[in-house]
Amino acid sequence: MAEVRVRFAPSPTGELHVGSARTTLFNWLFAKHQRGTYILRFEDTDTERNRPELVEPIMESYRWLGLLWDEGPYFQSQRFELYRQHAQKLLEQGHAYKCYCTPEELEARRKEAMAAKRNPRYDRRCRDLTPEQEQAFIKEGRKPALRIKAPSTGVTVVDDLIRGRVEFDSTDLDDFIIQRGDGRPTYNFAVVVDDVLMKITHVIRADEHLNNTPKQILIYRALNYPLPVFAHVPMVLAKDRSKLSKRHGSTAVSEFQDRGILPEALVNYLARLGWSHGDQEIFTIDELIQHFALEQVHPSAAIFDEEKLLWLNHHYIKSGDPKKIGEQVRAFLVKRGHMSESDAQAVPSETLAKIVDFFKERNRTLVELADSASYLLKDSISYDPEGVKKFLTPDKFPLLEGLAIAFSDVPEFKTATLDHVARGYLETKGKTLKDVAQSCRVAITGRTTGAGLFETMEILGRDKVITRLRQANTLISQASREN
RNA sequence: GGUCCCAUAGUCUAGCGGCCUAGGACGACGCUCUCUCAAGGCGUAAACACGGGUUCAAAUCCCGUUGGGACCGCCA
Repeated sequence: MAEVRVRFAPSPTGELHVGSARTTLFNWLFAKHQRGTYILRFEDTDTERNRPELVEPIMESYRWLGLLWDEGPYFQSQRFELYRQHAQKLLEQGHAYKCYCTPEELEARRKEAMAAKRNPRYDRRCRDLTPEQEQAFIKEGRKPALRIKAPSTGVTVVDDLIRGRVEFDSTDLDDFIIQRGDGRPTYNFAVVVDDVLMKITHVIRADEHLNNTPKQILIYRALNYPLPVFAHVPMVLAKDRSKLSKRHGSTAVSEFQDRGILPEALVNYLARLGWSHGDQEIFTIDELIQHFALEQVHPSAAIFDEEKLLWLNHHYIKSGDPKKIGEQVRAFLVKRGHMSESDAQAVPSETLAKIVDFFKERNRTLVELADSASYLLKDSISYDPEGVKKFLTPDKFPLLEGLAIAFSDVPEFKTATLDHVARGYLETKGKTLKDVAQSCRVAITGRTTGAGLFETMEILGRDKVITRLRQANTLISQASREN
């Protein structure tokens, strides 16, 4: 069997949309599963999009996700000569013809047709021009575009791996343009020429292209090339079932990266969106490669569910290597404004790993982890005003002070010891841990939520704990003076 | 207006004619554990869009209706 070759062909927009990322993932998994080749190609025939700053972020997101390409990236903007040659061939063989209508004229006719609720199709008026008519147009200085001759009878069948057999009535096909007046190819033409030249065996792309497929098949036929296998994957929609766009929140892969999502979580989530393997939810990359099959892709559109993504992210934070995750937290310490670049670099990896291990049960993203880490690492902390108001009340003053004293001479500052000493002290006052735990927590962390109190103390260390317990007392007296 | 695609709980899905009084997961809710918040454990609610066929038998096959979506550019 011939080698499987697939490609993904994004338009350079400056960012990688999660929908594109998923389609790419399906291509990539299919290629890996088949031990084939995955090719990256940028569709930038539109010169507006032919800019490096629009391309690089996309490749960066691919690298982050681990979706590396085996070949490319190719740029259509560098292949215009190839398309011109093929268009010329079609012209010579009578599969295409010159059209002298101007874009303005066409636009006017299209609008008119739409207004009259007629089909906005090209009327083929240039298909059989006499030499005299053509000469007249040339004299006017019109630059001809090239149109393909579409058949007026029969059906075009798309055999789709996900949709099954889809029929299109050929009478609906337009004599669409394959080469613009300035010699640049149009999308549908460049795609086919490239797919042919790059020996693409399976075209796996978004659903929105299904309607383009009969047009492309027309070009394959005119060029006399065999068809690839087509597979149109369903779209990813927003909560309101419309196309997932900016107004729905995060859409770019880089935004998820910035929000502290792990690449393995996003990959796992995207893979499971529209595809399934029995009841399995968690997949390693190797498992995805092993089990992925286009036949198992669910044909209906799927809604992007952030909650489930977060759940998966949490899973990978809990089950991952704390040291590796800790290293990723380091960058967020700076991004979140908790510390300077150099201070963040100075934190030992062991400390970060310990912190990750400590908070992984309750933090779902790297951002949350970084925020948690900040109050353990920094000397000064900020206090949650609600927590202060509720728990740092004057009646707690003697207890916190008493604990500070009790803690100052424990032999070793360890969880079990602290627990024992604290409970012992509270008993002498006729109190329980419950009476003071939350006040203590606000005093030493500034927050009302967090990990185990004594574990937190152990990590903070004697100095910070005692200092903060006493600082809390000044907070209390300030508050009572204000009242 | 035309063409095409899609249709199981709020969401992702299993199901490919009998195993379905429809399974799993996220989310929601409740209980439990507990120094808080989580995590964990246990449990509850929640779906085959509708109408016709085909068949001994339909979530599963066919047709229609409704609803959603995509495309109809000298954009990609």
